[in-house]
Amino acid sequence: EQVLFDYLAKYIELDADEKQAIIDLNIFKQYKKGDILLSEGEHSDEGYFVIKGCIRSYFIIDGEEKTTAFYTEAESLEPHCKITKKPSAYFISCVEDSILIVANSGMEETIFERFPKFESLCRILSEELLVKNQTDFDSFKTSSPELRYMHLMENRPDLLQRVPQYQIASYLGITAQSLSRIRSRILENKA
Amino acid sequence: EQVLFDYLAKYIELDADEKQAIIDLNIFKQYKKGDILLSEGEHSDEGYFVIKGCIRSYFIIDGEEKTTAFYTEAESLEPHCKITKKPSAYFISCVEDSILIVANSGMEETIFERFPKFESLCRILSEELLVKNQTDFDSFKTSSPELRYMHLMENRPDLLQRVPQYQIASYLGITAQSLSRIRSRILENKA
DNA sequence: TGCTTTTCTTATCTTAAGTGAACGAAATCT
DNA sequence: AGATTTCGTTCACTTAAGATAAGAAAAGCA
Repeated sequence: EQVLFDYLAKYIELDADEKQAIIDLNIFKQYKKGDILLSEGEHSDEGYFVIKGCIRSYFIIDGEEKTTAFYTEAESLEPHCKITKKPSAYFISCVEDSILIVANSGMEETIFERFPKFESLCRILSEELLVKNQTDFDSFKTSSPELRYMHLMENRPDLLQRVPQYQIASYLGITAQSLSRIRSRILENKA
Repeated sequence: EQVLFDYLAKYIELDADEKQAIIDLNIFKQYKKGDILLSEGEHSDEGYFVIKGCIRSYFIIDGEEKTTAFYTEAESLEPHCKITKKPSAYFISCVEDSILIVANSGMEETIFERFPKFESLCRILSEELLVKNQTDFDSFKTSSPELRYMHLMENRPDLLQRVPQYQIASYLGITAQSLSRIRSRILENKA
């Protein structure tokens, strides 16, 4: 799909040869809402890039789902177990029907060897992701649950439409009941 | 210093030539406790690697310091403004007298060009840092303040000795008073 | 369409965090 | 050493989040 190349075009220029190499390698896969891509305890060396749809990572702690991240169009998820080679501590599943690119480490190395500039690209992407993640973490730490929710309304309003609220709640580090109260509090204050 | 090469040795092998190139480039700098390395609003393209000591990043929000991260021996800090080229949103200062390596983007590029494997190293380091940061974030989100403090006692007990408690408190996303209560609660329950 | 499951809200009660203030202890300065 | 600033604890009070339970609303399924 074009989504991938549009995304990459922001960082590097690809010639037809390089594009073809990616197309030859990558597998576009379709999943249904609720499909589980990775379970706790599993090993995997697959990474995901979302072409269309939404996936999330979550823990199950004391029998409760704790959602920690959402990934939507043109975002990528490298499971920790792919980097650390240890069993996964969490689950990954589809929030919606989704089309993903699924790539494993072997494919990456092939690409890195043939086109070294991909490694450079990956370093830059990785650094940017790190900055984004740290910024999000900083903001989380320095905000109350209510502010975190308002921040989410401003920055990722689409998520509030696409994702069940109990998943948003744990993403904000609170219970579903608390989020419901926060929402009604905000509505009151508007009126 | 040896700290740097010991650290790098975990990832790649360096020959004498490469080590010399680093020594020629890098500047070991000494700072005093309380010295400010970067202020909010400033531009900077310097990154820091801690040889000895401890530095922290913090925001000032409504006149209050909010510490978001600590960096001790063999940890490195790439300020966001170095990546994004925007003015810094936060401060960086020394918690203790410290010896740091201070490197700017120009030095990195020189090294990357001469020794491509450094770029590969940086990609790997960056990915590992990303995993670590995400893991910490996940743990933060899914824990109560009290659990977060106990987690810190287990994982970075040195910080509790080296760093004032009011800085630890905001690092845990709570007030100094709350942390004080948590500490006395834990002491009670032990007895 | 009617039934079932999932999701969201509301209510009550308990617990803990935020706020503002005061005080003592510790560290720093000269 | 004495003065001063910084840091940690405690207290009283307010506010909001967690827990548990129950019910309404919405979504999915037969």
